[in-house]
Amino acid sequence: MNDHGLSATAKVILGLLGSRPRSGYEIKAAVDRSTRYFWAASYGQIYPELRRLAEAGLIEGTDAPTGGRRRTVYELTNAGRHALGEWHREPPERFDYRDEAMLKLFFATAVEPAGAAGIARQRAEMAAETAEELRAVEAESPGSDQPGYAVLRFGIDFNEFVADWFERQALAFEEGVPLRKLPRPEAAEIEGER
Amino acid sequence: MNDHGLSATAKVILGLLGSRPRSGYEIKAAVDRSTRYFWAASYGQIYPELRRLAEAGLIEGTDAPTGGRRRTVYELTNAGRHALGEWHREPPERFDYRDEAMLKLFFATAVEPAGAAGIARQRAEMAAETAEELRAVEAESPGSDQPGYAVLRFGIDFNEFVADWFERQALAFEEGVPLRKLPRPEAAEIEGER
DNA sequence: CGCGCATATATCGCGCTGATATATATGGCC
DNA sequence: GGCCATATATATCAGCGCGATATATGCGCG
Repeated sequence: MNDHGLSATAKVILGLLGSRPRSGYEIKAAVDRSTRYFWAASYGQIYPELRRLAEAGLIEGTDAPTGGRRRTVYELTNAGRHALGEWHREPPERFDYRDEAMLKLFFATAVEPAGAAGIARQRAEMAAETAEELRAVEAESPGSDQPGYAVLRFGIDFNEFVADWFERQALAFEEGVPLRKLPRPEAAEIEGER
Repeated sequence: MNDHGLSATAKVILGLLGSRPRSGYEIKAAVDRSTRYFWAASYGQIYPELRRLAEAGLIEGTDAPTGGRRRTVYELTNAGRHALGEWHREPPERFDYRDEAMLKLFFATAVEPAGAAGIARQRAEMAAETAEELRAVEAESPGSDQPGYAVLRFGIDFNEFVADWFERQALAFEEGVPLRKLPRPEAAEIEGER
């Protein structure tokens, strides 16, 4: 395995410090403003990870108090910039997808067949709302084609895809698929996958 | 918060026991064969969770050894079937999405602008392969329209969408977006989101 | 002056993953 | 009969991640 030893949180920290020095608080704020939808991070991970990265020599912290409030600003060391470049060049991509609506749909036949359409429609509405929010964000941002903008565009396109897919699925359920006559879920478990 | 107190693992366990009694091992096998792509579970959660659910009275375990090997088969109690129904009727849906390729894309301008197209293309190929695998699974399964099959269909459609999106993005990067002239990532952080 | 909000750091419990360990059972092969 | 691979079955552990909470101070506003 190509183990560079970077945790998920470490990756987003190094990436953000790649453009400029930041405090832990600023990192969290930047994540919430930008990568949140596809790469989240919490204080509970950020602060311990900053300490670990500093100990490993990938970043360096400088005291930069604001009046009487203590504050540490971190920046990349040369080793850190190198590690960031290494990671960026590596091929294998982590990818996680977890969707509760899908799980409910999967169990619908055994639990409450009549509920399937409602579940699908609810999920469609949620996705449509998220797409709407992101479109509003896009409208007030300096539209361009750089990668930083592309990820916002993906959020919109993806949520529209999901909304459309579940809406069509809801219609299919409503238009009389004879659920009672179909095999129960265990028969539908995906076969193969040696 | 509508807290029914069910962990992610508890949901898939109750759902699977909804169709028939199973051992911990069988639950894990069923997950790997079916819900894995949108709702995973590991032994490290399944066995402790089975104990917790039994203690809470939602499931009941029966010793069912095979020869000299001990084995416990669990089934839903009435309370468990009720809890499953409750959960299934609840509206708020958990949804997580984490994509490392997207993170790399987001940092591409600051780290290695020339790599953006390659990252996008690699992700497109990965998604295309996954879609291919799922299509193979579909081909040998008893195609129908019940919810259990719908989730397999989603896997295919979703991965095709992703492959298409990243492929188009790769082309856009290649066809001369002047990356060096565009604002650096921090300027591209998504604004708004009070 | 007091209030609310932003800045800043820290901590805790719990859930979850992935790997590893330990057995026994089964079936095929020579 | 002996051997090996694979399947069945359960358990455990370190480390990462998440959400919530606690505790300050700084700053602007009325």
